[in-house]
Amino acid sequence: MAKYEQIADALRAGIRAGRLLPGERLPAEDKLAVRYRTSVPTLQRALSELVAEGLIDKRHGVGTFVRTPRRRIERNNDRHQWEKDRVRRPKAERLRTGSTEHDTGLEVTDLAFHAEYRDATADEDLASVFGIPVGTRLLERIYRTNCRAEDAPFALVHSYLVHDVVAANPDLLDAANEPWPGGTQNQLYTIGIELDRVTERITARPPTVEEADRLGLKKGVSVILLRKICTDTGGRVVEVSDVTLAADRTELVYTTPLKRW
Amino acid sequence: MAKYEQIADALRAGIRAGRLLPGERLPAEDKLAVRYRTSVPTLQRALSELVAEGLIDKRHGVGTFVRTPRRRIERNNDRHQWEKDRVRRPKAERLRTGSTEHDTGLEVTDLAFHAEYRDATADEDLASVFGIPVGTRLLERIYRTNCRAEDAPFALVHSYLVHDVVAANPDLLDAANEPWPGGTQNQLYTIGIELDRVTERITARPPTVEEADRLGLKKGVSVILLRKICTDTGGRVVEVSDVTLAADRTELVYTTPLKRW
DNA sequence: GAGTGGTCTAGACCACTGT
DNA sequence: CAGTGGTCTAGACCACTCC
Repeated sequence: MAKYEQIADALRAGIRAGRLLPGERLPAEDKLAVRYRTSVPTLQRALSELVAEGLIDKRHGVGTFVRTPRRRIERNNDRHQWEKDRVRRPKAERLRTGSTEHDTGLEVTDLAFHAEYRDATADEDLASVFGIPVGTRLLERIYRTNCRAEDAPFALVHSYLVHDVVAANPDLLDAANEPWPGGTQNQLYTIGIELDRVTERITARPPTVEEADRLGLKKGVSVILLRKICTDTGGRVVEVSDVTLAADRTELVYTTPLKRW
Repeated sequence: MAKYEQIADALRAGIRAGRLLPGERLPAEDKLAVRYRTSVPTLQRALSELVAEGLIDKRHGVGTFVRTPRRRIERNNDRHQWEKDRVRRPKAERLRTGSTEHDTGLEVTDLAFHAEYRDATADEDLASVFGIPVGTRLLERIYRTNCRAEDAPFALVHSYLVHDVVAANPDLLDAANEPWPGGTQNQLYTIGIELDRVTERITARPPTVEEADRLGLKKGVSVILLRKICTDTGGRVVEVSDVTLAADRTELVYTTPLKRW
């Protein structure tokens, strides 16, 4: 086995066994290099393995630390029914909370919100999900949700609607109306659409550089990709959202009820 | 910006723009080092960034290649109802398929299966999920599911049952009875347990070395961690499963039906 | 054996952080 | 300013794959 792997193993074992505690600082690289009788670049290679695994963080000019696990925010699938129930409530009530607060238990005032609307056209992928021709005009909405206490958003959302469908209510075409009290389901309600079901497709991978940047991800953190597909009571796909989530801050929860015997 | 980052950016841009196609081989490292007027270690550093992002694969003695995306297997949450419906079917029918086939569209004969039973005790985590005292005796069952055509399993499963509950049917304590026709829900049925709902908690992270090893993961592939919690009609948690999935081969699909207005 | 990536060195110099 | 990590070099030698 390579020397850098042996060193990585030794340090990893120390972390797992609790000999190195979360938040604890490791000795400086040159000290570790001496201890393990190797050169600094080789020792750095060992550390970079642990960084990629998400076990340690390096802070330039400061030191290397055992990573502290982050608190995860739950995103529960009962949010969809909750959102639907809320759609026909009085506006004052809808104003009070959004579904992010429902999920996170945070207050409205803890959250910052940003929305941007764009004209787009359906590529092959979106066209097949919506069941529309490639090139169909879409409304693309880009959201970010921030926790005010934190620097980085915990979700990046690209939501797509068929432009000609939502144009029935011009208010829906204007980003200035965001955040819309009651969310997307309420927006759809204003044009007579009722949702029948929400399908979510989930996968994960390492972040791209852009994602790492925008979500403020350290090395060794994955992203969860969630595609949410909303189907109305007529069986038509009315909204598709691509959500990028920081995996170290998110836990998705799905409850599947079963019919009784 | 660091030189290795510039080189990584240039190569990444080439891959994204399709100038470098999936499966295509990159020039040798020494050639690339010359092209980018840098040393081999620096060029390697650039490549290692792309490896960590899952964009390229290095094959020792062969070359460096643009990674080809893998086909993902869907794991749909209707599997739970499907499994429940099957529980009370005749054994001959239950024998024919398992839920993995239901998900993947593969035949029984394409799948290899391994199960191992162990005695275990509830740690704090499991105890709180089951709602039992720490130290309670559990039956731990370890499964792997392989596609015969492939070398590596696509799922590692650790399933936990309360020992004294399942001991009512001694057949359930013996790994030799695996694979059990009709799966866990049928096993529970033999001791009078009917499931009411299945809750799944999902997150993701880079694999540990052991996980990468057992799932045959290349660098730059994440794992999805899924904890499945089965609750019976009495509101008691009867099974907890921790599933580790290769994120490049898996897509989880959840459909949440909504009540009509 | 030719060509590829894998590992390692010893040292230089830079950039950042906190005192 | 001292101490930390970040980058880069030029080259050596090893290990693997394929012809």
